[in-house]
Amino acid sequence: MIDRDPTQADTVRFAIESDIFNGQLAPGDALEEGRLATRFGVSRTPVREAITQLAQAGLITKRAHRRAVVAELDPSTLLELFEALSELEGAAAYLSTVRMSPNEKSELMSVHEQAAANLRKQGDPNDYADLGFAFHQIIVRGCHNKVLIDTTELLALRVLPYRRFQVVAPGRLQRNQSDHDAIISAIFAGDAAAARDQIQRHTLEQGDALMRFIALNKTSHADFYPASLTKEHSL
Amino acid sequence: MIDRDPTQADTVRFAIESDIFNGQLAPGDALEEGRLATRFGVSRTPVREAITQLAQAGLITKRAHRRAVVAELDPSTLLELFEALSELEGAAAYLSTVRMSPNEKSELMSVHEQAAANLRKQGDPNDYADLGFAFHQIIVRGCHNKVLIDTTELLALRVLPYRRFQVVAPGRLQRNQSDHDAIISAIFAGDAAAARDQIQRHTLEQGDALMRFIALNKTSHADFYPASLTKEHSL
DNA sequence: TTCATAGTTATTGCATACACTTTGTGTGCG
DNA sequence: CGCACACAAAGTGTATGCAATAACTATGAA
Repeated sequence: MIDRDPTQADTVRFAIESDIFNGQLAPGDALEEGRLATRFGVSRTPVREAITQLAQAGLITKRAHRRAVVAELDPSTLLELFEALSELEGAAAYLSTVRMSPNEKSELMSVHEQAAANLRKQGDPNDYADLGFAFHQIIVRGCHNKVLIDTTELLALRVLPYRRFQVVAPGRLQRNQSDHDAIISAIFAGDAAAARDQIQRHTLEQGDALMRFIALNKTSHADFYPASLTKEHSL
Repeated sequence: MIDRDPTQADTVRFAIESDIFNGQLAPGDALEEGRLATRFGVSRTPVREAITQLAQAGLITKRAHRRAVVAELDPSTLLELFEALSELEGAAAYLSTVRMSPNEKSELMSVHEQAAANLRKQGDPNDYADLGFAFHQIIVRGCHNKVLIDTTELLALRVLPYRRFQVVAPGRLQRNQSDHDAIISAIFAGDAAAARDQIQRHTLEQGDALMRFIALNKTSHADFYPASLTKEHSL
């Protein structure tokens, strides 16, 4: 679906995607075709196409004659998502251990060390989250299997609107970093099976932690997506 | 995307899907919106929507201003597809070994025995292929993780237009059946790790066999998709 | 008050129209 | 005879209009 001549539908789709990932559109928010059309200065047709694509990707929920809504993940679906994601990342890590180029490995190590430095200096947790995301991404892409990469990243995208909760959980960062330590050791030792097990367990625990956090703060996201962001900017 | 009130786009999408899986639309065939619209008695709008969805699912390739074509899988992509699929089916089998209900297990066994009977009696190979498909499907669905199931079945769907080649390969059926024997033994023994390894290796080999077969008969599918089917019925 | 309900408004699904891009064809030139 | 260019035909992307459906509002009953 990538093209050097992006159509208007593509433009709209990317814009909605970033809104979702930035949190300007929160899970449960309604996407109304007409308003989006006027907002982007196009007709409803390309907007509809963008929504159709996002719905197929699982980022948006859509039923006939009902307005489209940013996908809401109930706890059980979230659990399933992380379970599936852990298997996919595990498979990718297994393959990556063998297939990653020296450049990719050194880039992985670099990102990992940047994250360690951020942690030591008590840097911006958002930066640390970005580095963690990059860490996973490098491993996944290191498997050099486009189908597996795309499949994995699609699932990762679906939980992305919820991952913002993760950063603030206390003590998570150190735990995350030591998990990454174990993963990177396995990869550099060439122990593919260990790499698979480590990243799988790690991703499953990330999911668990996220779910616990959401369960504790089940105020329907209102605390994290203030009305000023969700309502005014969401059209 | 399932709905009790199917929209016209849904109807068209299902129709195109079956055409692809029946072989009436072969990989590489062009899908022209106008003709499809008149064929189904609707306007181009719902047809476009159906095509957009199928493109997002990977069954159709689409670039801006160029007509959509049924996805063609080059050998390397086919290999990647089977590699990813083998990991996903392996993960599902691992979970299914623990999670399948007694009913699901007995149904799995029933399908397996029907396949064995078909093989003994030299029954219709197409029936055998269907039973093999059901075998995999029962295992995948047995993991009770909707996300994982959907992800796995989507990849399985993408190779489906090519699986028809598989049946005719000589000696494949017996090999397939003994593979299934090993898989079902592991599942009934409760050995999840073995089930994962068995089905993963099995699926990888299926992919290899398919690729070898295609490589041997690389007459651009013409022998398998006669013009009478692809050209006349494809509009 | 809370809940249900009818009527109104708003929004979606689809059809149609049109501009722009691509594709197919033919004609002239080398 | 092959190739390039121009022209013609076809097809895609988008805008707009309309009917059908859902969402909203207000009104009345419990």
